[in-house]
Amino acid sequence: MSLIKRNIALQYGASFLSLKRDEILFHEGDAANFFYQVEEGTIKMVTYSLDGKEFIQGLFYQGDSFGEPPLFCDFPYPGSATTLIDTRILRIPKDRFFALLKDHFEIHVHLDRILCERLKYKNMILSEISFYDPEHRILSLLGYLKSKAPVSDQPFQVPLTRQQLADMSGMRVETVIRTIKRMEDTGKLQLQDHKIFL
Amino acid sequence: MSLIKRNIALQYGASFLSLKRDEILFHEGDAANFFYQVEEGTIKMVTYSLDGKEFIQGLFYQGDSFGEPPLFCDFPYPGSATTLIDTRILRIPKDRFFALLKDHFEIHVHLDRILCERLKYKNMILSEISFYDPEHRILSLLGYLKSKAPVSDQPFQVPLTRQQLADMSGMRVETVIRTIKRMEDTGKLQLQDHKIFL
DNA sequence: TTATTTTTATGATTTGAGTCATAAAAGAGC
DNA sequence: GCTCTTTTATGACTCAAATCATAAAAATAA
Repeated sequence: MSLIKRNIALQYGASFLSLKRDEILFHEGDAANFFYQVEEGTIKMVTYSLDGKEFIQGLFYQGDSFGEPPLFCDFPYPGSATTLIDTRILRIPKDRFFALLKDHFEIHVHLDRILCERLKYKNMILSEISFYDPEHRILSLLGYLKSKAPVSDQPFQVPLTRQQLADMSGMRVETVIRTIKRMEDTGKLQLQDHKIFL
Repeated sequence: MSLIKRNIALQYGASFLSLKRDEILFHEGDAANFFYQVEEGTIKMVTYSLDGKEFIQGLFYQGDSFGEPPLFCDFPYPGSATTLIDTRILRIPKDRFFALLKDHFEIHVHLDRILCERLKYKNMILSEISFYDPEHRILSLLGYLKSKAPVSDQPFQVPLTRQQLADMSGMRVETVIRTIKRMEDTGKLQLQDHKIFL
């Protein structure tokens, strides 16, 4: 369920944006003027290294909000947001968003919960990257992705490419490919025409 | 300045804890029942790997709050908190803390700012670990530490051991020691009887 | 003070992920 | 359908940080 419901959002000046696949919503360094929430589609938040490598700081799906930190703090966007598929965004101007928080304590607390979940995810990735080998890292990342997906008795199909898994866990794509192959051999996951299931 | 001032904290049932050096405040896996703020001293939040290696998720000094995520979310402490020196802690019971937030919108927003700053720090460390070499990583970490310290025209003395720098940036202590030596040679920092200045 | 622990230091060696090259398979666009 | 691009795949090689060993220096405790 989303942080801010449609009817409440509209009371506070929400508007909608439709973006095509691979469109950029904002760049690293831009000033933040809106609260954003995914109506439909997928948003990728990334930072780039000096030589152009990509690190995926987060993926945001239907109902997820994103890009809040620069609304609260005195810094510009620390990463760029682009769409992975055609995406519809709900946005609320910054000052109206704060009015909304002031009027709705339960939404404000829900936002805190979202920020704290995100912190927990970061801590998990950081621990993984600094402690463990590629297999452990990938297992933890896939486990996290599965835990976020709706519960199902069907095997969970990982909706990410190996490049994206690499960019989320600080490894190279070749390492991810090789490790996933080995994990299939040892039964830690299943492959069906190159798609990953667990 | 601290998130919650003493007189307001006392209105909401705050109490104080005095801990000696190297005492444990809570363990990974414990349930969270209090909001915590450092009155005086230093708290180290760490996670451990299966084979006992330590990752420092954060250091908290006078006025800093810490350990909030499990108050908002449905999970236990993801790390352990110990004192680095003799430390006095202010704590507020969970339910009273939420009452305080409800009554004080400006404190609630300030807390969001703290959480967002922490997210930004995590994103920085993640980018550094996955993109850059030891020298770049150490420079970024030291720059961050300096930026948090009170402004001064004196050179900033890094208040951490090389082991701690290693545990915050995902490297081994030998790598940090060697890299810092090389950085002194190239003038990127100064050493005075093994203490780091910049 | 002395003893013990922690921190800093340095060399030798290992290792496993990164890099580079190349190609097959799958997917997207026309 | 066919073409072009992206994704997956694999082998050969490199190299920088981890590991291991050992010791000096500094900090802390007794």
